[in-house]
Amino acid sequence: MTENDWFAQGDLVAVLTTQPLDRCLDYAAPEGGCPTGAFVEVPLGPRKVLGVVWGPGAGDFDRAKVRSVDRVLDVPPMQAELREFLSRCADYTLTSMPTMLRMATRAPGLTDAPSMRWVYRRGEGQPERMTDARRRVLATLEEYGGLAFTMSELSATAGVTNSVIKGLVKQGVVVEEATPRDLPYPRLDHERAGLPLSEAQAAAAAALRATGKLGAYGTTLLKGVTGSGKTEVYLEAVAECLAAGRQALVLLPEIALTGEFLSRVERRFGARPAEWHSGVTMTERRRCWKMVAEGGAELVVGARSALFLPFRDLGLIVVDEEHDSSYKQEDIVFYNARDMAVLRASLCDAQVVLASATPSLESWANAEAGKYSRLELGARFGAAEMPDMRAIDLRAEKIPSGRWISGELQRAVEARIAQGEQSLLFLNRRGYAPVTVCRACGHQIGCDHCDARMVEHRFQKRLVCHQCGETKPMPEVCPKCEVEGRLAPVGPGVERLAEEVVGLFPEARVAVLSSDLFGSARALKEKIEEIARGGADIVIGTQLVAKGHNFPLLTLVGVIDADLGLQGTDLRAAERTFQLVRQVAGRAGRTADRQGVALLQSHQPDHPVIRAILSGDEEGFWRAEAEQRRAVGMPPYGRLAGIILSSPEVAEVFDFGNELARRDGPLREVGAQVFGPAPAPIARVRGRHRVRLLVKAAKGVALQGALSRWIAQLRVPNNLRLSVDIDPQSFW
DNA sequence: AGCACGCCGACT
DNA sequence: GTCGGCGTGCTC
Repeated sequence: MTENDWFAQGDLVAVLTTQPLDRCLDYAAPEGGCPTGAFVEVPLGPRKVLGVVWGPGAGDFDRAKVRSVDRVLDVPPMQAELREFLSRCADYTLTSMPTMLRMATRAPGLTDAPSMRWVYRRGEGQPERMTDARRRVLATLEEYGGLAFTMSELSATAGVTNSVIKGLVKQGVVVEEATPRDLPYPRLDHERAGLPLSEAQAAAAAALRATGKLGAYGTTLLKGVTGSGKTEVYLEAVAECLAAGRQALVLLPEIALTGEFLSRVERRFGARPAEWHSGVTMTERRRCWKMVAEGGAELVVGARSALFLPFRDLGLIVVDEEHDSSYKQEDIVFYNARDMAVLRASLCDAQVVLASATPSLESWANAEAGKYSRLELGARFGAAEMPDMRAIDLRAEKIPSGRWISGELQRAVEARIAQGEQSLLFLNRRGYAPVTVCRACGHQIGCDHCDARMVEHRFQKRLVCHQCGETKPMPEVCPKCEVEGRLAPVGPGVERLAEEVVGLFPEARVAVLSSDLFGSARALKEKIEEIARGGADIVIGTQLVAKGHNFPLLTLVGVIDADLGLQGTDLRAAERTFQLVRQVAGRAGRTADRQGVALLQSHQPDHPVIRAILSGDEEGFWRAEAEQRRAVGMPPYGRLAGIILSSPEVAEVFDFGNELARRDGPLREVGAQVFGPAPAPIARVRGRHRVRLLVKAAKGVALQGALSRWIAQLRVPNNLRLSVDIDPQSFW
């Protein structure tokens, strides 16, 4: 792909549109011409659609029918690097190019004319008659120097109505000006001093800074236990990147974490960076997209989709908590942002920092193989130790039915309360009880649209399907045998655990942290901050609490069911349990002067994963896990792809799946095997039946090509949906 | 994705 | 006859 060639008016150009066509269409370049990469609006049938000039036209279409590009949008052309990235990403994930382009243009109002807004600043002279309200307006304008205000900002700050300001404008005392709505983000001061670093941090920071100077591609796995100060270290890499005049991107796995991160950036660089995630307003998204393209945004903090922003000169991508499963998008488009970050960086000579306390096995293996360099932050910052970790053998404990807290854990919590310290009880299950069963007939209440069991949520007084979100009121009588009053909750959720906690520790202040109990990310963040200040004695939480929140008063973590993630046939069950429980345990004792304790309740304390967690022998765990995967040819030592079929008709999904499995010729050519079709564990979601096929191949085979040829053999029926999931995270 | 075209069953 | 169901195919 050549760098932005210019096309003169009337030249044939190939335009990639966001419409689901499987190729580019030829158009005539508009008046004034356009470069390769230009964002354009083109006529398509009766409509106008967004597109990008992808290169010279193919010329294989009746010249008389070729229409002309309507107009070139007022945004910088898409650079060759991003075009190449989209195309490589499409090939890798078997996603269509229009879908890739849609991901790269998910900014509202891109096609709108650059909009202006009115702002107000101090003009000349004094008003003819001075009033209190007028005085407040002028005082506000003067207080903030030459700063311009919008009407609503100014009226709110000065405490006056619009008419006061308009009156002053009429006299010229306040002036009204039009400015572009999308303003550059404030400059970040990379020369400001950061927080004092420990010796280990300083060494790691220096190493990262050195890689940033190279202006070349490279990936570093930055490994450090919770509390070791990874953020401060990679912010040094950001500083180096900004000093080199290039842009930086920090990906976070969860929106709830951005608030705290933004404040840290502000403390480090004196201003807040651009933000890109689903919680950002439409106006702000457009501003972010445009400023990233124009260079008016130096640093972007965002979710995985920020990877598709039109950076002008991207020099660094940080993937924080790189092991987090939310980097893997598994709907409509299937991609892993961690892997795509490495791909994009390799195309634009950028550095990647993968930061985690508990790296994914993939990243660990890449570091072992020498593809990634590795930096380790051993000790916790401020000398706080990893907690003392012990298992509580549930086989030896007699816990009454309907209760989940062992005597040992109860005594440990009591001791913390007595000392004015916090305890965290971790249970990765939302709601009150995962199952509601009829004691008369044994029926379990399920969802009408899915094959999932409905979870009782007692705060909402409803049953909720965790698959499709469907809710219904708790029935009085069994829907099957119609016997009244025999429906009973089975198993614990955090709400039920909270009930037990209140019973055991009636004097304690209890807080429950579960994503469904908060209406907004903001409410959740406030609760977290309140807890951090000591607003609770006992915190009960789902995996939400594992993700980077800081609770300084917390010295005890109790894992209610350490075995929970170990059941099932999932390849990554061990890896995920290891990561999650270690992350949660890392919440305890983050301060220098308190020794934290983590107690893991388990029915199988001798399980290799539980033992690895307790011993703290991470390297040993990774090595054993890697060996096991290598032996069975599983990732990262082999390749997998999932095919997900769904349809309202059960027979159709199975027939199609079986037909695919039968015609495995193109797969056998590359030595790949197909398994299935198998129904999903929850075989029906939102009224659609789902089955899955799994393709397994050796590392290094051209899997994508074989998959395309394989699928192309059959025509996908109308109401059947087929998705390909390369490198699936979960499979059955 | 839209939208037109066209081929069949149910009605005025 | 013709209204409207949605399967099929086209858009430069």
